[in-house]
Amino acid sequence: MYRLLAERYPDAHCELDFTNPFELLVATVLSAQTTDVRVNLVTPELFRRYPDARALAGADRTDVETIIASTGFFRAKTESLLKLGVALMEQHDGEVPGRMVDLVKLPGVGRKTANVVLGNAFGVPGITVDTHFGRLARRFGWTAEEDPVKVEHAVGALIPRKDWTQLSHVLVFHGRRTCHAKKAACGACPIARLCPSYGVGETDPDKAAKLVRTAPPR
DNA sequence: ATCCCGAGGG
DNA sequence: CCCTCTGGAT
Repeated sequence: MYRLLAERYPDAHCELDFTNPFELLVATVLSAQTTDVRVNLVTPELFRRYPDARALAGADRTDVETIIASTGFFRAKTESLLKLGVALMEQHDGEVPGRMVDLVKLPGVGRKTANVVLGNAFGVPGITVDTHFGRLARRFGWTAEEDPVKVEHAVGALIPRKDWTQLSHVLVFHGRRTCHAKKAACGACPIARLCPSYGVGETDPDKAAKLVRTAPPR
């Protein structure tokens, strides 16, 4: 299944173009519930003013809010970023840690954000159940929303470890271009013939989950 | 109207 | 499990 998806979206990649762990981490925190295009619009100014954890820890709240306003959730994100700067200084001497256990302890950083940083800044293969992944899982009758980590591991076992980071990008592209939240473009879907939801004619993942009872992947 | 590569809190 | 936080594109 992964091969079919990967062939369909050969240009899948991380659209947050940062190799610097600090910048990638901050940009990823900002990317929640927005498009990466919008994040890329505010990051130049943000990093000019706050190039590292130390600067971010001492940042002016209102300035940060103004800069990132267009990415949405700006108060919550600003709060996270200021705390993030402080936590990085206190816990890691201003450096971004390269391990999941450390990353998820940081304020505003969950498994999703941590995996983006691990995969694209540290070269550590990561696989995470994000909204696209969860949606895809529901279409197959899997229980992503009940136990995301279990599904994460189960699907991870199907994919060569070296491809995990790329897999997450492929899934995002698939979700954005084809497997939409409410009405999926099943006619253009490369894995439609494998999808139980397509079989029962349901393009809404939540309705599909009720109609479809498939064993989780192993 | 609906959605966006989410996280924290109740 | 639920809710909230937010703006912009389609």
